[in-house]
Amino acid sequence: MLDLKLIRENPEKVEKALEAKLVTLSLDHILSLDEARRKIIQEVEVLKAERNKANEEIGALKKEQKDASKAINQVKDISEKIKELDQKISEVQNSLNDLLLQIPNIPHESTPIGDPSKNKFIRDWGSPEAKYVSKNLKTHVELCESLGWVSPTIGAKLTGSGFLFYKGMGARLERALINFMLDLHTKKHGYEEVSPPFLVNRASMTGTGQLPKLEEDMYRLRDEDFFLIPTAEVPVTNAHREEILKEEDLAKKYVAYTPCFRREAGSYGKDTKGLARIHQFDKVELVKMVKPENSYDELESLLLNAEKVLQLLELPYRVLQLASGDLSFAAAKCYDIEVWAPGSKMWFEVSSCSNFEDFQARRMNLRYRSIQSGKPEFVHTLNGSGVALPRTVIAILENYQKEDGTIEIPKVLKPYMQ
RNA sequence: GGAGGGGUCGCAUAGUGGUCGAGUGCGCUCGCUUGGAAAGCGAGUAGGCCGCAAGGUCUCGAGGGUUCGAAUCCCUCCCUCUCCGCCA
Repeated sequence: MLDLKLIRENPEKVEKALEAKLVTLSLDHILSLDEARRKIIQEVEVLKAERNKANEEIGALKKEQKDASKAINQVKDISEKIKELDQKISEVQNSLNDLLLQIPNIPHESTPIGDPSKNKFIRDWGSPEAKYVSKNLKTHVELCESLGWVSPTIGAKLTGSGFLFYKGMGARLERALINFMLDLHTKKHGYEEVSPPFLVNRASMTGTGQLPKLEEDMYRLRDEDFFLIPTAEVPVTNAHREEILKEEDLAKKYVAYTPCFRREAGSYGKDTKGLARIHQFDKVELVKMVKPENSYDELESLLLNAEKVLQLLELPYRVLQLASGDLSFAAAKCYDIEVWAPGSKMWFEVSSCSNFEDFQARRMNLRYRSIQSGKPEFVHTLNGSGVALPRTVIAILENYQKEDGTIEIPKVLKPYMQ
């Protein structure tokens, strides 16, 4: 959620920033609602002050056992009017909130302006050559089939298309990757491991920004207003919703493994084969809550933490900074990490590392008490995959395939596969 | 799922229609005291909104209602505890 004060004071600036995010909307309605709200508040508060004073007098009269009926009658009218105005305020406030919740975050100044073609190359790592074969490289789809590690057919039978059934070494590899990543981030990078619910309520989904705009992308339960998490970002960031953290407890750094559930509505026909785009996948997620002045440094270190996973797996990757038009709803700045798959000859996004600044914190009223000012301030929240599993598996299969069609297990995973 | 008890200022509690945004204890902060500390004494110790400010206003789980007036009465929901049932 954007700061209403910012919108009030710099509407043109905000509109322009949103334009960069390829969102066109007018702030006029918001501004007029805001103005109306403040006007009514001022009006009603005068009346409330009057009423409070009158009530005090009535209380005093009653105590002295005197007749207060005259004063009571007088104050009745005021109360009536207050009720009316209060109702109006809550109507205006609700519309205002609804609108504010639908405005995306504004991009950081370093963000390239434009559509995804303007995404900026930051760096790459590793060699694009497969490690053990130089020709006739197979795609992960072919490899999955010949190896029998993953069965989309069984997944489809059990649930529907886009759900996978991992078998044998495939299932083993999944578990090994999860444990490897959790160990790396907890032991080497200083994150605290957490294990959240995979179902969350509407408030949580609103807090991180999935709702109200992206409801059709989420799986929702029929009998309760719960949603399957699309990412661990939702439960982990919301863990401190409505709290005032101590400054000395920042930065909070959490790592969580969860499955992620995405309807991928609107993406039919894209990457329908294999592991690239599925409705349920495993992911290890990094989440940080930090002081505003540190948040961009924390984003860089978060990115490095995620990159480290691919380096240790010896998988070639590149880092892009997303252009304004490619930024997600809540992000102010975002790096994507894409891993190279030499069989498919494609880059696959395995991590998005974002700084949301105070956008999510505002929505979930997540603050910290500043030692200097003694006042509560909004924290900055960040997250990034560290990393998403299925596409990492794609890269492992394609980079580590051997002539005989088997897969060499990356060194760093071997202890986890025994 | 059934029956009952609760949700008050960091924690523990008091408060059953008017001076209660709210007492007390603990904790914490500052000061006095001390060689230093403990004890003791004194002061302070939520957040939101409106306002240039002075100040005003709102919040006792959430939302609604009754009333001139609600922490206190009524309704709905959420959470929690105990017992019963079911169960990994």
